This record gives sequence, C-alpha cells and structure tokens, in this order.
Amino acid sequence: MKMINNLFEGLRERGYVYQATHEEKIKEALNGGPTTFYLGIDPTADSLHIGHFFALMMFRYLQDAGHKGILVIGGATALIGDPSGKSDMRKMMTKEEVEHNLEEVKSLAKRFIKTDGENPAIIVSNSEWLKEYSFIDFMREIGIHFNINKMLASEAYASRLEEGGLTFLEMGYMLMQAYDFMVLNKKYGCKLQIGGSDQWGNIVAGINLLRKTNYRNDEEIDEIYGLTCPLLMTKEGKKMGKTERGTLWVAREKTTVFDFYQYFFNVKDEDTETLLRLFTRVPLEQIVSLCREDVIAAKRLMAYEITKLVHGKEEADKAAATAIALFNEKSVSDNMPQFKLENSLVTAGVNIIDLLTMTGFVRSRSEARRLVEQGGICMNNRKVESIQEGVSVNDITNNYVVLKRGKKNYLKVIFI
RNA sequence: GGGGAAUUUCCCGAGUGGCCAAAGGGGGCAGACUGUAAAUCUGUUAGCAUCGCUUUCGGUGGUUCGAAUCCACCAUUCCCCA
Repeated sequence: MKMINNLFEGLRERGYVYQATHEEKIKEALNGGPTTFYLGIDPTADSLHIGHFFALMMFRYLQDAGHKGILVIGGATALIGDPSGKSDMRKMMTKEEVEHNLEEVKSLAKRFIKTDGENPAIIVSNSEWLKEYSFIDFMREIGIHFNINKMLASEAYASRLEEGGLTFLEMGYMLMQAYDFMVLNKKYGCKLQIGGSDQWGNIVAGINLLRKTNYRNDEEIDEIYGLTCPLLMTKEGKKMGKTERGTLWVAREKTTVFDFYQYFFNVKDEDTETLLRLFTRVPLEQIVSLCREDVIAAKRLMAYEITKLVHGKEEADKAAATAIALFNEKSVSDNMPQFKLENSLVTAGVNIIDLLTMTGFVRSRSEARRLVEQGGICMNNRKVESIQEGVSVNDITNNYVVLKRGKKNYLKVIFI
C-alpha cells in the first residue's frame, strides 16, 4: 500500500491543520505506518453541508495515504445535540428524524470516502454502544471523570454559558463523545480523532478520559491524539456555505448542482485561493500563480473542481456549461433550472405576475410586482416593463420562455 | 420553592391606548457601475383584488369606539435568593 511520506506537512500546507494535540506524535503516526483514525458526524439534518464535506476530504486524504478510517455517525449524540459554539439550545430532534437522517448522511458520506475495495472505511453509529449503557453505570464510570469547572471553562460551553440556561442534557454531550473515542480505541485501536475546530473541546475530553481510565500499574498503556481542521470562513468572516436561502447542501434535491456551482463561483476573489488549496489537488505553486494572474479562471476551476468532487464529473460539466451559456453567451441551456406548466395557460394568455408566482420563481405577488417595477425581471432577455404585461404564444419559442430575476437567477419555463 | 425582568416584523432593537404594517441598524432583494466580483450610490424589504382592504408585535381570553401598548391566565427565557 502506498504511503505518503510527508502527509502531515502536506495537510498543513494545504490548510487542513488547525490544531493538533500532540503535533510530533501525530506527525510520526501520519507519516509512518497505518494509523486508525475516526471522524464523527451527527445526523442533525438529512444532508451534509460544506463543513462536513471539508472534514470528509481530510478523511479521504488520510485514507488515500493508507490510514484506516472509521466514520462514526452520531445516532445517539444527535438525540442530545452538540452545544459547541451554539448560543441557543438546539431544538431536540425526534428519534424518527434522527433515524431517517442517519441513513441519508451515511449514503452521502459514501460519495466522499472509500467504503469498498482497498482500505475501506468502517461506518458505525455510536448508538451501538451508547444505547445499552445504563444511566447510572454511565455516570459512575464516565461521569466521574469530568470536572464541571473545567468543562465550563472550555470553548465548547462558553457561548452557551454566557447566554445562560445551560442544561444538564447539553453537558452530557461531551461525555458521550469522549466515551466514543474511548470505545473506538478499545475496539478498533483508533488513535486519532479528526474534526472541525469546533470539536476541539470534545476531542480533548476524549483524550483526557482515556488517559484517566487507562493507567495500569502507573503506566499509560495507550495514547490517543486529536487533530482539527479550521472552520470554513469567508474573508468577510461568515461561515462558508451559508446562503440567504439557507445552507448549501450536498444533496442534489436540496441544493441543485447549478446553484452549488454558482455559490462557489460567486465567492469573494480572496477566498478562491483557500478553496483551491483545500478542495483540489492542484499543486500549490500553480494555485498561487493562477490566482494572481487570472482570478476568473482560477474561480472557474475552483467551482468546477469542487462541484466535480461533490456531484461527479458529468454534473459538474453540465453546471459549468450552463453557467457559460447563461452568462457569457447569453443563450439558453438545457441544464438551467426549469419548471413545467400546462400549455393551455398561455393560449388563454397569462399575466407576467401570475407566471412568476405560479412557477415559484418569486415568492409572492407583491414581490413579483416590486421586482417588475424596479426593472429586475427579464423575459427572454428583454426587460419586462410593466406589471400588466402578459405572456402569449408569440413569446414562446420551442415550448419555453426564459425568465430572469436580477442578474443571476434564471428559470426556464417549459410549456407542455 | 420565593422575588424580579423579559418575549416586537429575517436578525438586533425602538415603540407604553389612536398619527403603527410599526423608528433605526444589520442582513436580503433590485437598479446604476462592474468581472456572474469588491467598494460605492439609489430604491425596496407582511399579504392581497394596491390611492383601499386583510393578517402581524409569545399564546388565550378580557377592558375599550379603538390595543404591540391596559387587565387576567398560560407558556417560554433570563437574573437574584433557597
């Protein structure tokens, strides 16, 4: 099996390393023989967002270097909710929701990490070992090792504490994750936990827990480490992957491939380099020079590569082609967002406002009216001048009409 | 368990009986300028049958010609004391 010599340095260079608990030891482990590591993801939604994707990329890097990966899906922890970095308590999820999300997350994650062939990842849910653990035993065996004063001082609880109202439920989260690490160490010999920087406190808790339970005759029998990747932030200090309409999802049904591609194409210039470093395997020197010489080309490459990673080459090609057609050639593409309507509507004559709302392109009639009045709506590349305008058979070529809202939002309305 | 404070439109936050669909800021959206950028300027930001009407200020009832504003009860949150 192929081992990469300077894996740790490589990761650091690309911007994957944020904090490491034992830098020298981790370097040794990663650059040396196969090390078993794990990444935990809580199924709190029925898809993955870009932050998960980032961590999974790191997972994949380690896997490709020959290390053994375990993906833990937090079927149990999702029922509690991680308070790390949150200022409000998260709404509790039902067991059914978690169950459903777990399957979705599992199948999506398989797109990014190797789960078959050579060196496949193991996927487990932590409910496997947490479900059966009785409360009293858990408190006696695990709870005893946690010092509340220390926990409260940790970053993970800081914002919740400031807001007040920290509950016992949330305090329990850290114990569970810490216990996960311990179990994985015992069961699979897992030595390293990776995660986003918001997981630092939880990771350290796991390390401490093992240390406290791990002595035999005053001798530490095993040592485990933690490595975090930075939180993806834009240069403006916003969380990457958040859009006005919500989170940028990895699942196609929740965020179309075209929107996904567009999100990355439209990031600030300054973020291009970071994204290229993290999500492509383009050599570093090349990235730097490309960004300096031609930002647009760099952006195009970046958006394309990320889309390819997440949705596959075919979909990425389509999205890129659609974007070029739309923005560079001002023409129509088959892959732009579409909506189908009954043909009879047009033959009867339909008002532009009705059309905009009917297709869901604009949320309300008031908004549609406003947009038209402000000159923000185009039909077939011609500005709609008045809210009285209608759509007739003459406007339709090849069974469709192309609507444009603002500069970047297109919808092809197909009449059947 | 006792006492105090709070809950406003996407967010923060003004508003203490009619002039409130509700100030101001942030964010969003649109226009101009651009590179499908950034910065800036302008407009806009509950819904509809749009010079009018309807639903909104934690929930439910009540007082009143009229309530986000007053009263009662409930819910949630925070602070102080146990």
